[in-house]
Amino acid sequence: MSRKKNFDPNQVLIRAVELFWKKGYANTSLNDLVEYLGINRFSLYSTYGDKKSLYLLSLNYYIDNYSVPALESLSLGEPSLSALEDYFDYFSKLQYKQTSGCFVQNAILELSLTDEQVSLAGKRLYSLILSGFCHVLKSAKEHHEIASDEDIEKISHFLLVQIQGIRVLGKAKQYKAMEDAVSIIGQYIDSLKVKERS
Amino acid sequence: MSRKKNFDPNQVLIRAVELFWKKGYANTSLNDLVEYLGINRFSLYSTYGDKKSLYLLSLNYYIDNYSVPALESLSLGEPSLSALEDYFDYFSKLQYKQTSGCFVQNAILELSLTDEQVSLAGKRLYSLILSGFCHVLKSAKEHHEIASDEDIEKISHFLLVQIQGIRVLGKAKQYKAMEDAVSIIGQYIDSLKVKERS
DNA sequence: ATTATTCCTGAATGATTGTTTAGTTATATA
DNA sequence: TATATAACTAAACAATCATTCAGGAATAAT
Repeated sequence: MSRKKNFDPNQVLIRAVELFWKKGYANTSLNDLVEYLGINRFSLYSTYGDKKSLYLLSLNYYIDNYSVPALESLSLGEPSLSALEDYFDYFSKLQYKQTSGCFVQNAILELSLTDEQVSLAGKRLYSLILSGFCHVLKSAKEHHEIASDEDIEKISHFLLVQIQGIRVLGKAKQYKAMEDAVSIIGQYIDSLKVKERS
Repeated sequence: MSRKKNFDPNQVLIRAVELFWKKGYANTSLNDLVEYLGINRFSLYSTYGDKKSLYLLSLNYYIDNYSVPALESLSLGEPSLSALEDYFDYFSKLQYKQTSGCFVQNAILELSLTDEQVSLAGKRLYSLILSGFCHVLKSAKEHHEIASDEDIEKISHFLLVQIQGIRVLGKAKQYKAMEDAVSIIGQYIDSLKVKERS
């Protein structure tokens, strides 16, 4: 019936994620986008809407395709506490490669005061992360790896702060501080384990 | 010899801090600045240089006049561990009022990848914070409040991550998560104390 | 009072911003 | 093959961007 697009909207959206992630919203111009995405301005508007729409699409794509997969090992099956330690080790190593930090964190700091949609995306990611943490801790409690009176929600909140702090220091290239922190977080997680009777 | 300025450059700089802190660099236009500072465009340029110069002046003014005073109780005299707990309590409460988060953290996430001066300002603040933490821990060690084999630098790095994480969640209005984290940080600090013999 | 210096005002600069329009090209169906 | 539909291209839009200019006003020293 009609002409086909000469580009894959999904592939181009990934490029938009990369650019907004690296440069932020205000500092990414439409010229930047047109150049980096490799499509025409009009195609951009007709496919994704205006700049803010494309940004929000990118942000949510990031959550679904970058953040969520990293949480999988926490969310599936009946993980033990070591899954948590692995997750933090994974994250601290990730900071060396992902020099742009966390897209969602960048977005919250830049726009959450003025854009409700950004604020909502942030809340969505935090819920997903907390679910992952809670799932591990619940599983650990059921297997008597941690004490039955531990406050799972509270610990998860604490761990969420760790993730956010690590990503900030990663972006600031404070790698030593970051790794020292991860080491102590590991100690903390260990300290949750019930002592075996000898 | 010449005409006097009819504004106080220091007072106006404080206004610039407020605006850049709240809106970020890219999203603050010169029109915004002229309006909010209450001085003419030309006066702005002749007094502070261009937009980026004013931003950097604002950022460093913030460090010296907002961050440093908050660290005083950690840096003076021979503080005990309770000074650390007070500091974190103070910070968690601050998030309800300072809805713009930490100006330096905002700056790092927005500009550290492209602006060396911003990166340096970040490093300067982190050094100041770490000095404060180390000073408290060293004092606590000398008073045998904590064990002599505790790694003071490592603990300070861990605490720096806490501050960064708290400020992110504060800006995201995740107050419950933030306060739960502060509670566990308090437990952690307590756990450093050497047990009294009974 | 005169002069030299600096500041203030308001307009204008050219460049860049996000967005849209008009005209052309390609494709799927009839 | 003809037609309807939608995507393509390139140019243009008004608005806003950061920065600067020219001319008048105020101040301190002579």
